[in-house]
Amino acid sequence: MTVRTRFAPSPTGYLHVGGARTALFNWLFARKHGGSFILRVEDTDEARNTDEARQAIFDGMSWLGLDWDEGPGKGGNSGPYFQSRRRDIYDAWFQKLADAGRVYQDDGAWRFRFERRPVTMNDLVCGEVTIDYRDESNTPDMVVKRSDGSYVFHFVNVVDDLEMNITHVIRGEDHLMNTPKHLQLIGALGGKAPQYAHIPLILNPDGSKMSKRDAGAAVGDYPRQGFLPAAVVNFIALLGWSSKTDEEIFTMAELVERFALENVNRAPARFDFEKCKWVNQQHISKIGVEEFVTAAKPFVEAAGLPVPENFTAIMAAVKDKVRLIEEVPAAADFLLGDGFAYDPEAVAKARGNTAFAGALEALAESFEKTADWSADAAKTALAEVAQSAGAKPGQWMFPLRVALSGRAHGPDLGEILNLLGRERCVARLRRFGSVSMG
RNA sequence: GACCCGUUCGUCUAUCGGUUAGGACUCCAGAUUUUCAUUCUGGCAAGAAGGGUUCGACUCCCUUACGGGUCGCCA
Repeated sequence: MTVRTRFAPSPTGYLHVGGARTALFNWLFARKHGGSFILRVEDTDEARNTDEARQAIFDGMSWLGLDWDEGPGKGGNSGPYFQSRRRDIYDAWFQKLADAGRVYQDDGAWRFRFERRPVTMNDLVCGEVTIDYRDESNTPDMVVKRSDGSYVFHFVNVVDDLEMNITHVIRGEDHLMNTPKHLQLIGALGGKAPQYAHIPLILNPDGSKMSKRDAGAAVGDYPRQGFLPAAVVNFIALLGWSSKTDEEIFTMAELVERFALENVNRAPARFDFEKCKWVNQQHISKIGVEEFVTAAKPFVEAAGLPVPENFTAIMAAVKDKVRLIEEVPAAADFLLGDGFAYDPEAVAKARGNTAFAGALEALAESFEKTADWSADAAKTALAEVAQSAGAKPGQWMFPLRVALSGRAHGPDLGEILNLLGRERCVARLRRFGSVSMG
């Protein structure tokens, strides 16, 4: 039996991390077992569906790298993959229910008559769970077809899973109590039930249910902040799943290799944005400079900063300094061009070194006289000027950094010297004496 | 309210009856770097509570508390 999983979002809002993780687990499970991953759009609620939402789902999944084998834009033998276009299929299956005498009309809608008995499911994550359907007050017969003739979620969802030969349904725990209903429907329809795995929900840092507007909820926000897709995938995989080892940083391929439903937790996990950023930093440090340049360039251009000849070298210098790629412009602006701001605090601290502040012109001249410009040559020049001023070279490193970059933090001073070049270093030393702070 | 699931450092987690309860994020300290950061080392910090079962319980059972979910002609 070939594994077939699916992600079945309804296009009523942007793709959120909870949905993305559900998609991810289905994708990982399918890839791990050499099966197929299907994308099915559950757009039966016409009033709430929007084109933007549908596009957001496609974009979000594509960005995360969760490619589907069957579905919109991809085709397949079980289409169409939009429920809004499967009307005939549902009519046919509904007739089976009617023929079996399992539905009855109520206020114009059709209700499915449950068998009044305990229903047991064997969930791959939750284990054996039994719901007693003899308690009618807790499990009233459910509407499967509305009075306007349209079908409700439970019915189309079950029919599609049957029609599409889905073998494993991995979905949020909010569906756990729906599963006995689906099992009863499948029984009445004469179908073979897929295996179910209900994964815990993702909560906000304060433990409340994560919903729209909450920080980190929208997958569409991640690209804009400069997250790497693989990092986001890595982080959300860690929410409710563990490799059972001390390792935490995984590539997509490594996740596929290690993923197992047995290692999915039962308790809901809280979303920790700080750790998410840390995971991103780990992935940034692992990618090559070229990949980093490709990812960072749009952010630099959007910030209106120049892209000089030594752009790649500059990016290499700041690559391991940022957690999010959106931080690149602020981290590299002084290397990319001359229009950067000076940090008042750093400037004040640097000028506090009066020996250095008084030797700016001497330093500039010394730099100009250096035969071949290099970080080492510049440092030698710095040391000479410092010693002649009666200061220790080491004490001038920090103020020189501030004079050249305008801030206290940044790449290695040697790299700064090299990337800036003699001209700029000299100009910035002379400018530093009179630069206004802020 | 009824029903279902859950509960280990602040957060994500390991542990599947015998461990000084381990790792990671965050935070703090030290070391290294003639510079900031990185890095490295170390530190703070946990079994919800009460009963059982057992030679022995974080681990199994029960109760309570707390958290989440579900009870729609939403999905």
